[in-house]
Amino acid sequence: MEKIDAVVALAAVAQDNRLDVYRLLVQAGPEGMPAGSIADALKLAPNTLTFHFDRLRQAGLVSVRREGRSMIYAARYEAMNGLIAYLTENCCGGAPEQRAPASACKPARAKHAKIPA
Amino acid sequence: MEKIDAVVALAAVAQDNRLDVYRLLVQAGPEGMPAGSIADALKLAPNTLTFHFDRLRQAGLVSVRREGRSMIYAARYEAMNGLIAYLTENCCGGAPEQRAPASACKPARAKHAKIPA
DNA sequence: CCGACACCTCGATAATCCTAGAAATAAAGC
DNA sequence: GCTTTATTTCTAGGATTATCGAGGTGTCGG
Repeated sequence: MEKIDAVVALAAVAQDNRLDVYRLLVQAGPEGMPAGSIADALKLAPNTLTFHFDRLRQAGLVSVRREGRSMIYAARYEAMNGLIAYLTENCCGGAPEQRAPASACKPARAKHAKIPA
Repeated sequence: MEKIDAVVALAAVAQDNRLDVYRLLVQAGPEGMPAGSIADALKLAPNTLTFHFDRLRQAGLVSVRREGRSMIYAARYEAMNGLIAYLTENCCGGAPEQRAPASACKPARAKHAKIPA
């Protein structure tokens, strides 16, 4: 990962509402969540939410797909893994054998997942 | 770690110059580095650097001590560990057994000393 | 086709951020 | 005490950011 990518990704989650959005998406699992439900859950105006989605998407942290009238946003777990790998890599400097395992983040409750609505 | 602390820490490293400063300090080891050397290495004006130091310090990512005329800044490794723990904790949602080990970051090459095994 | 729904785009605004110049503070040496 | 060195504080500027209101695009059900 390039430094600029790391800065963009860090900036993307370095904001109250976006961190909330991202955490919600992570907990929602790989199938994602429609924009409306997120707006509802976090009490954010749809246009404001769009602004934040764009940032998260530009940082590669989330993906979007259309499903009927809804836009479904989902967390891209590998992006956060990459970011953490970058941080620990630089953090540990010259001691590569002490690096954290590269994939610390995996989709939670993937299969029969049912988050209590 | 509280959400607000995570946001502040993320915002602190989500900026080109500050990420450079932080990485330099991490590689400098626990003994830190005088502000002047950092300004020299990164070609930043001293007052600009002070601005960024304040941000990093406010986020708890670096510490500072006076040594003669110099101010020595040093990375606080446990802060980054805490941040990464927070991110992976939320990242892994309801699967705590999948979390990364809490201490991925340790001081690298402390002078000629060995990393405590 | 038409209205309802879900979401996005545009334009504007207040707040915050980064940088830089000038002056001030703190320590060391003569 | 005065000068030099190292860093901070003050002040101000332009750039970026987050939010909001108004209007637009795409989709579904009839």
